[in-house]
Amino acid sequence: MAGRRVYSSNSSNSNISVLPQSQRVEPFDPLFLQGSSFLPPGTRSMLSFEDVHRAKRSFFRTFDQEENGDDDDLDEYFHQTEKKKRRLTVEQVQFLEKSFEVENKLEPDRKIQLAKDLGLQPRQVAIWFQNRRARWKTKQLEKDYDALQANFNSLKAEYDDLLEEKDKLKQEVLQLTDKLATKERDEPPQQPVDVVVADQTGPEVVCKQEDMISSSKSDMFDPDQSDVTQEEEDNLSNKLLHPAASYIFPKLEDDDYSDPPATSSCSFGFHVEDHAFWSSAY
DNA sequence: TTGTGTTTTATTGCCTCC
DNA sequence: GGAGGCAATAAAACACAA
Repeated sequence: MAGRRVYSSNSSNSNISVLPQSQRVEPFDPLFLQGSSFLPPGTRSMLSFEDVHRAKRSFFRTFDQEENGDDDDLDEYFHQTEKKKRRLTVEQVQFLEKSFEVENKLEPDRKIQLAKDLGLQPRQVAIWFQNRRARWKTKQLEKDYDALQANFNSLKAEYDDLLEEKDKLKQEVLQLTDKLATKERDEPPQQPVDVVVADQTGPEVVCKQEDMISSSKSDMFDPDQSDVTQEEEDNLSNKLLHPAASYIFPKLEDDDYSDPPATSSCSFGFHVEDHAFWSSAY
């Protein structure tokens, strides 16, 4: 991007305040009265029909109704004119900027007053405000975009942290499950032990371990009649002895989160709300 | 000096509102 | 139907590097 342009305060079209009213260039003078020559030296040698047409339309839109003069005079003007853009002076722009800060819309009275104060055509003032509003809108959009971007980045960071935490917890659960399984295998309980599961807010839930086992095992496990090997039996026992692990984290391995079995005879300390949370969270 | 990118001023066409 | 607003665009003015 090129550096920001600096207006020249002594530019040729500086016709406000700096000069007394009598010496100021009339708004249309630079446009239409460039000396007596038809086309000043160093300018375009030809004006297309479209140029004239456009300039004419512009001219009519420029003047307020009461400012419009004789059409023949206008034609004369336009046969002698050249379209030339005039930059506003620093003073004019500052004045307009201040006015814009006060109110970015332009009522007719204000437009006329500003035009008078600045030695511009009302139409020029209107155009300046229009363009200024467009610039303001663009800047505003950029600001909004930046704000949204920042918001997104923050949420993304938060999300990433949660993912990381989830992975850690997942690993922890797997380790604990493994440890428990090993322990159970090495030291099988002499007598059935009640497993007490409780959380901080709800009543404790007591599950007989035999219940936990029997519900899954009863219809398939008969030591006398079984033809499964010892190894298979151990694996089966490990799985069946700790249904909690697979219930609480149903399918963590494949990240396919589903509801825990609501109909289980043992809820493992989860309240109804917990189930609801579970369902909604995934 | 010239080519190029940016900014500003102005035009055009369409839309809305009164 | 005219005035005024806006989006898109043209074109002049300008800055700056090569």
